[in-house]
Amino acid sequence: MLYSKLFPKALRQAPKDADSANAKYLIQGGFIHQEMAGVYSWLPLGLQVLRKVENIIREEINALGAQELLMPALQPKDNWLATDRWDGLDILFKLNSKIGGEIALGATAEEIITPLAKAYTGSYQDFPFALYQIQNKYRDELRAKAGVLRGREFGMKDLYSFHLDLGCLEKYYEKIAKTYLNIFKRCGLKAVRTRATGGAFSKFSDEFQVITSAGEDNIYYCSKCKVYYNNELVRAGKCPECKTKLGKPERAIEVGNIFKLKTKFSDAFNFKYIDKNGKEKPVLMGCYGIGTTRLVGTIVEANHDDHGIIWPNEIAPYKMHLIALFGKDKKINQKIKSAALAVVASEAKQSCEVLYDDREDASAGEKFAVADLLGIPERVVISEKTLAKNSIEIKNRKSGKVTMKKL
RNA sequence: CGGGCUGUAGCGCAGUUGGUAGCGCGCGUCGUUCGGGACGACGAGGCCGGCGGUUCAAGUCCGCCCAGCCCGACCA
Repeated sequence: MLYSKLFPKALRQAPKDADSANAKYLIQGGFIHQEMAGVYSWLPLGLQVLRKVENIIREEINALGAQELLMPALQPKDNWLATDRWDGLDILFKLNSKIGGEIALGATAEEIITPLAKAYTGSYQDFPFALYQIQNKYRDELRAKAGVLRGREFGMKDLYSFHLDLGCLEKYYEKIAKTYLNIFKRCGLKAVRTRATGGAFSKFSDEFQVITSAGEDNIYYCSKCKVYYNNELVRAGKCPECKTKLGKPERAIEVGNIFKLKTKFSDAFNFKYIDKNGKEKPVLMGCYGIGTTRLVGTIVEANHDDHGIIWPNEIAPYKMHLIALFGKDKKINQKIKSAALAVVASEAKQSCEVLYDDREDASAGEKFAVADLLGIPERVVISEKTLAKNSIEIKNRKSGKVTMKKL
């Protein structure tokens, strides 16, 4: 990709309203553009990052045998009435249709997937199975905040599993928990499994929290149980299970949450299977979410410095940020240009994605500042200086380490 | 949803006792620069968030509304 053609260019100044690191750098770098409170466009650079996150999730979830589908954001009111969430879920967006009636804008997808799964299954032989999608969700939050960390329209991977018995559900639940930790690790994050309230479904649910000062949740570690607990469970500074006195809380961002729904939704939609003996039994469900857009924001919160973003390798929009520094000697400039194009070509052969800052009118300082802001892991400079040594200069964004490499 | 703050050029901001709008960056042209956001000259760019009111006259005063940000509450 030629930087001269990239839409849009990085902003020189960060927007004033952006005070969280993710909003500041993602907007300034031209990754996202705010349209209204909690609603963002994902610009080409940002979409590259988002797609990488999504694809890591796809790889990991597909490996568990779940199948991807795509459900609508427009959802029938009746389904939400069936679960008492039409009036019960305060953040639900409700739309009026010109042909009459009301429609829910999907805040989540249990109301679609449960009747959908029911429509195509019946025998115990169909189970267990799992379906997921990566789709935008809509929640009418009273207060969107912190850039992409809490939006009203946001990306989410939502996975639903269907089981014959509790043991099978619990086994799958643990498999997902393990996979989640792996997903976050690949995203360059250290996430910790954290016990949280289970809502109406079970005693606990599990959250995946990334400890960072930008977090809006407080979590506590119980050194006796070796478990993190969400603030909402902790009463009077004591571990909710073993009652050990807990230390200071840590700020964390919730990037995933998994629930054993059990029969909460299958009951609402009368979703049953026929067992070996021809008897009807309720299907047990689990649901498992990862906020994809929030994950991108969290990665920025956890990986930046005063100059900009430091993308983890697997997430970076490009692997290499190539900078050509031109001087006034036209012959040398020509050499620099062809050397740069040769690097782009040879990297392409190894399917290494390069962002090439080919601008001839931008100063060295400007190009360096943009490179730091965009946070691509490897910065490569070709200039008169490096060509004199028949080399290129490679600087690691994270470590700052500079090395020379022969052309 | 309660409390606070803010809306003026693409971005960041100034605008005095009311007199019809300015700066920096960015953008365009030309020239000089060329390893950490270079410099000069000229130039383009405005529904001063919206509606209503007061006034000879409103970016400025008054009222209502809308939007954005922050704190809190909320977050199956």
